[in-house]
Parts: sequence; structure tokens; C-alpha cells
Amino acid sequence: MAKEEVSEDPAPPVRASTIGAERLAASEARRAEPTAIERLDRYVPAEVEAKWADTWERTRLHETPNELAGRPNYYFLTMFPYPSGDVHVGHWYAYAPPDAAARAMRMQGKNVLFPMGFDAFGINAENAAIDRKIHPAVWTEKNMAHMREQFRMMGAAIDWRREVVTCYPEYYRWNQWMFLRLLEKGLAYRGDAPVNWCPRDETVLANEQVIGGRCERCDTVVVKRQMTQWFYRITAYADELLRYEGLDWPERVRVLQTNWIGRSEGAEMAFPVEGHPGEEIRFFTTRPDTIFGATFMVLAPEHRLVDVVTTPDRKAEVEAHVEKARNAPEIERTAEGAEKTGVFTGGYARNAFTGERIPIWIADYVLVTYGTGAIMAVPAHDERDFAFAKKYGLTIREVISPDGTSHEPLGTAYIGEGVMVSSGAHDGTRSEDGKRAIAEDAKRRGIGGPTVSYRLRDWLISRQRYWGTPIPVVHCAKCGVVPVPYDQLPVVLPRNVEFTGRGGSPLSHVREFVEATCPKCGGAARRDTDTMDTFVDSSWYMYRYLDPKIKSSFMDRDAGRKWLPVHQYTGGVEHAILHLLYMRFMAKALRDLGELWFDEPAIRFRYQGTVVFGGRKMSKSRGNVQTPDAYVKRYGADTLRLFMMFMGPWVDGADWDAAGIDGTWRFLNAVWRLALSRPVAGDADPDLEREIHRTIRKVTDDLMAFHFNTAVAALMKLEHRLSSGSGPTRDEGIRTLLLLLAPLAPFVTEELWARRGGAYSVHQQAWPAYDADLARSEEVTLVVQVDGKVRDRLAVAAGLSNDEAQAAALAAEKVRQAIAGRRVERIVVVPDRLVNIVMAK
RNA sequence: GCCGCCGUAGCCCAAUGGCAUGAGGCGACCGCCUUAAGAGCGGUUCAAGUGAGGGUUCGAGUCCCUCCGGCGGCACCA
Repeated sequence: MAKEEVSEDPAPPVRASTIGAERLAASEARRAEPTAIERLDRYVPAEVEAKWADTWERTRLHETPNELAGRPNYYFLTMFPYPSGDVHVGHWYAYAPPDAAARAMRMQGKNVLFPMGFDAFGINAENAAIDRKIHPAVWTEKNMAHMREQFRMMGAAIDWRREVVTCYPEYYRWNQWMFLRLLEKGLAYRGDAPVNWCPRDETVLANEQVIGGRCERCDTVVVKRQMTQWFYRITAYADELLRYEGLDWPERVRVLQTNWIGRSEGAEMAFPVEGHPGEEIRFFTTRPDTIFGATFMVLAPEHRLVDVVTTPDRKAEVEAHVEKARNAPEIERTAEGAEKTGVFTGGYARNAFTGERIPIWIADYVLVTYGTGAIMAVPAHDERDFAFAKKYGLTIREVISPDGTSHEPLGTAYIGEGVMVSSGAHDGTRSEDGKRAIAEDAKRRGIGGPTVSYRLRDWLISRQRYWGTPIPVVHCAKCGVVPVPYDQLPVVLPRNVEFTGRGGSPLSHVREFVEATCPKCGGAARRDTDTMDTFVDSSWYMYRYLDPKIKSSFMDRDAGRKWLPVHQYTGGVEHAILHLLYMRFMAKALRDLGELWFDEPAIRFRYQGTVVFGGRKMSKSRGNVQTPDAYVKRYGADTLRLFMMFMGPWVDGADWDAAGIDGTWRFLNAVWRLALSRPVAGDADPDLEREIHRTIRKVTDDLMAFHFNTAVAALMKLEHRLSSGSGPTRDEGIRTLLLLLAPLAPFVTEELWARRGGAYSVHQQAWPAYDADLARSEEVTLVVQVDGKVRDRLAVAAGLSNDEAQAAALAAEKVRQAIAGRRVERIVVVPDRLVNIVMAK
């Protein structure tokens, strides 16, 4: 509408000549080396960005005090990076949009803490040491320096005084301190567990080092090995971790965590082993109602009772199978569609409900790590048990019937609900009710009762690796496992270590480290040579940012009272389970140690999607890493930031394609020209005013919702409107545009703000206020439908009552034609939007 | 196999159950500029009817069901 007015007026020739003059200046600038004066008028991102990055540092613009009068604190946390050697566009995608949101929040009057640090321990650094003979500490420092430079280039508004680096003793001593506290509380313990073992590297691998069942480094198939390890008792919090009340977290993340924890209700019961008084096989089942159909039992090959129940005649075969299972790679044992193989032990148990003698088998499909490592097998009502029974000719007895009649012999397992049959006194009971009835029956008989089982296992924190936090215990021949006293922390990771990649933890070869004195008896002792999982480091780093240097505690408690819990957390969805679950666990454990006063570490969480390239994850090994540097050089950081936000919804991620980056580059150039252009004479323009206020509302809402792409689009739209605008409204609009754009493109807006005479810094200005009255249209287009089909569009005053809108619609000529001779049944009015006239059939 | 998410112009994407003469961008095309090309600038004259089918509704891209296609997670969890 505004455009039409302009074209009616004699303005176009004037504008055309202005454009011609700009064009002339621009083409001359291209032809020759620009003079100093001409350069001032061109947008040269490199100059602008270098200048303001320096100025911001000099003026300490990004330092956040713990308190700022009149400004509420807001803790905006983004997952800190692992300082790997390759910085790719995905890093910018993860950090630039949250930086924009945090900046906007500052302009909106909050005292925003936006800290950064490095998750600096980890396997890659150690592998680099092995492969390239660089010490992990050196490699890590080099990478951190590179990444700090990237953040600086990006213009991220980080308070670097608060930087946290997890590989420094000042940090990891608190890992050790927490370990000792958890140990005292019984939340840390030493236990036996099957772990991933790489036979070629002769070392245990972290779960994340096992890719598709193979060792990340040497591609060797990984096997399970039983080892004594340290655990954190996360399962003690399983039920609490399933509660998300008061948390504003995406549904997807909550679902992933819920599935991971895998709560199932059922019963744990035990059947006695025949011929071994006192021995019984405990098992967990979610279907106690099927117990009368339990015609055999299956133990995991690693189960403690295998040796006990096996009869001499079966011993050779059983041992062979156990040995095979033990050495078989996990991927083969659990592969989809794998044949269910097993061996009869020769032993029998007694089904406590039927009184029957039932054979005990061992089979790979029963996992030692879930439940009790043993099952009652009910072939009629479990697909796996059915397949197994078919294969080995075991009894299949129907005990749940969908309709109360018999279907034997069964062609497949029936896993649904139904009526209990062949179940003694329980016959005729609905299976839903039978679950509870049988569990209670078992309780009365003293063989078990209702219970809950979880898929979640305790968190194995031991790693046979060098580049991590040493576990602060010593092993004394006399006193056993002895914790290092608090006053001897930190147990410092020694620097002089040989990296061969062979023969277990490098720490075990460092005599000065291993040889220790027992704190209890004063005798010679061996230090534990395992280090902690790096997820331990990241489970509590958000508390350390408050004061990374404080020596008296892991956290500045006073500052914590002002900032915690974290208001907003962002990061990659790939951490939905591990890191985010560990972080929640650690908050609850520290709470129970009396160290924290809240239940959840972060109230609101939002994730970004993954940036892939050619449909594949970017990684050095694939050789498809897309680095931001070339784009920054050619277009500047602001353009790249903006492009990152504009590619699509942040949660969706993107397939990296720089083809569209010219669009954001042109936009910033257009803003540049607009902001530095001379004012255009004219009157106040209410239509433009309305557009400005609508943009304020749109951009404000979008940034708070992390809808960066539509915020950018709205700013582009406003720029178009302003470029053909005039008068004081145009000036006000340019000012508003710069303020709204400032969080997204911090450098160029700072430059333009300064050039237009604005006070330093644009980032310290108040966010534009949105006036609902000004944003409201005076005139709206009312769509008139007849039976849902658009018949006319009417320009009417805004705020018409339903009766008025209805009258206007019925009066329209096109509508009158459409409804002529027919009866109106009803009329639906959506205020200021449409009228739908429904005709009688 | 189970769970979750997503299918809108050539491409990326927008649209509180209410106008898809689509917000924005890429590309394309037409001008301007240029010896030329590119880049730049101005413009829109380009393009789909929302993966397929059914249902609910006055009205469905949006809600429900089935199917097709893609992505992610879990995967013998008893």
C-alpha cells in the first residue's frame, strides 16, 4: 500500500538520480584503490569487525557483574565445546544464535551471564599424543587458543574472566572432592561390571569410543570384559529423573530420557533349584500373570548359578557355550535376527506356582546386565521364548486366552491381554488383574513380590586412560581401597608420561605417580591409575563459572544464590541422554550432600539441530569438515552469523550449503546504505509506523522462542519498507532496525550506530518498545466466504463487531449473487479476518 | 521391529483450525551499470496448492486414521 502511494508521487525520478549517484561512487570505488574517504562509505566487514572486537575488549563490554542494580539476573548457558582441532560451521551454528538471544535479553534489561569454557579432557587429545607425539596438554592448549579466537571473531558476548577449563587441577580437584563426598554418602562405589574391551589396544573403551561395535581408533571388534570399576549410583535417582515438573524442556528430550531410563513395573520372584537346597533363581518379569505358563528358565551365560546348576554330563557343552559367549563381540550376540542359541544345563528348577519341574537353560538372549540376569520363560506369551522353545522342542502352554477358549497348539506367541487359563485358582481372572494378584500371591508365599526394574544402569565412571581426572584412592595391601584425604587434593595428573597406545593406562607406568603412601597405615600403597569419564567434568561445570578461581569450594555459594539454577540452557540434541542426564543426576546428588538447594540444574532447555554436509555428519576422518574461516574472510562474521540463523529453523539443523549466503550479505549491505543515507523529506507515515511496531513484536517473540530464521526475515522485510519510506518515520525505523538487528549482527550495527551519532554502545541501548495500539491496523481486509469458498474481500475499519461484519458481508454485490435464491443457514465471523456464510443444503 | 520428528514453488523455508493473488532468501528472468564477464544495484513478469487417500469441521498445510517417502533414537530390557 505504501508503495503505491510512492509511485503516484513524482518521487521516482528523484530517487533514480540518487541511486545513480550512489552507483557512480560505488563503481569508481571499485575501479581504483579507494581513497580513505571513499572507504568510509563502503561496508568492509574486516575493518569494522576488527575495530569493534578490540573496542569491546578494551571497554570490557561483556563482563557481567554478579549484581546490577535494577536488572534481574539471567543465567544463559550454552554447552561448552570439546577443544578438538577442527572448528567447523556447526560450531558457529551452535554458538552464534544463542549469543544473539543472550544479547537481546541484555538489551531487554536483564543482567545476563553468558559464560564459556572448554571440556578439555578426553580421548582425542590422547590419541593425538599417540599418533603425532604431541602432549595432550599442548595439543589441548593449542586448540583452545584457536577456539577462543573463533569466539572473538564471531563476536560472542562472553565474559572470559569466568572461563572454565576442565583439564586444569584447579577444576578437576573438585571432581575428586565430589567423588570422595559421594563415596562417603554411598553414591559412589566400586563394583564388578562387563565393560567394552579392545583386544588390540589392550584397553577399556568408553561407550562413545565404540562405534557400531568397533573400536574407534583401530576398527577392532570390541568385546565385553568383566572388570572392577567405579560407579556413580544414578539409579538411586531413577524415579526422580523421570519427573520433569517445573522444567521447560522439549518433549523430544524428555521422551529420550524417559526411554533411556526404561522404567518397567512387574514382579521379582524366585524359583528353587532342584537338588540344591537354599539356592534359588531370582528373576524379574513384567507379566507375572503368565507364571503358570513358565515351562523353563533361562540364565545369562555369565550368571552366577550356571556352575551350580550344571550337571556333570552337560558340563563340557555348557562351558563351551559360556566361553563362546564371553568372547563373542556384543554385536554378534545381540544382532537383529540373530538365532537364539542356548544349551541345557541339566539342572531343574521348580515352578513355585505349578509345582512343575522345569529345565534350566542358558542362552545369549538373556542379558546379565538387565534385571537379575535370569528369566522365567513363558513361550506361549513371549516371542523370544516362543522362538527358543520351538527351536529346542520345549513345552508351550497357553495360560492367557484372548477369549477364554483354547488355541493350542499355538502358531505364534500371544502377547496381548486376555483371560487366565490353566492357572489354578486364578482361572478366569483378567490378565490385567492377574499381574497384581500373582505378585501379591508371591509375596504371601515369601518368594518375591511387586517391584520396578529399570533399563538405566549405574554410571560407570572409570576409564583406563591418561587424559582425565585421576581417581583419588590408593590401594593398600593391608587396608584395601583407601580414599585420599581431602587435604591432599588434588591428585595431580603427572606430565611426564609415555604414550604408546599399548599396554593399558599410561599412568600405570609412571612410578612417581603409582607409588604412594597409605593414608591410613602409612605403608606403601599403589595409587589408582584409572581416570574419570569426562562426562563427570561436564556434569557440574555450570557452577564453576560463577567463580572459576575460588579455592574454598567448587562453587562461590553467594554468587550461586544470585544466579542458580540456570535459566536457559542450549546445546546439541545429541547430548539429550548422556550429558543432560548426568547433569541432572549430579545436581540431585549435590543437593543431597547439602551443597545445592534446588532439584534441577537448568529450568529451560532448547536444542539446535545438527549441521551436516552432503547429508553426512562433519568430521575430520570423513574429510568433509566445512570451516567458517573462508566465509568470515569474504563476507564477515555478521553475514555468517545471520546466514546461520536464516538457513531454517534452528531446531532442525541444516545441510550446509553456502549458496544462499549472498542473500544475507546483500541484506547487510542494504542496511549499511540505508543507515548512512540522507534523510528523505516527508511527513510521518502511519503505515510505516505500524510496520515498525509489528516488526518489533515479531522479532522480540521470535528471538525468545529461538525462531531466528523468521526474525531475520522480518528484519529484511522492514528494510525493504524503509528503503522506500520517507520522513521522520523512516529515521525512527532505521534506528529501530539497527537496535533489533544488533544482537544478530553485532559488529555492523555497532559501526552504523556510531556513525549515526548514537552513544556507545548499541548493545547497551534499551530494546525498542512495542506499542500494541500502533501496531494495530486501522483498516483490515475482511475475507467473505460462501460455504468456505472466497467470494469477496472487503476493506473495512478494524474492530468491527460481528453484526457489523456480517452486515457488510451480506451487502457485498458478489456475495449477494452467490447466495441469491438460497437460504442462509448460519454465519461464522472471525473478527477482523473473515465471514463465512453457510447456506442451507 | 518399537518410539519420535518431518514431507508446502527448481531449492532453503513462512503461515494462533480462518485469504497460501506465500513473509523472507537462493535461483531464474527483465532492466541499469560494465569493452566484456563477474560482482553490484533496481525490479518481478516466474513458479507449488501443501507426499497419497480417507475422516472431523462452516472452514484443514495445521486435528484424527491408513499408506508412501525421508531423518533421528532405541533395539533380544524379560
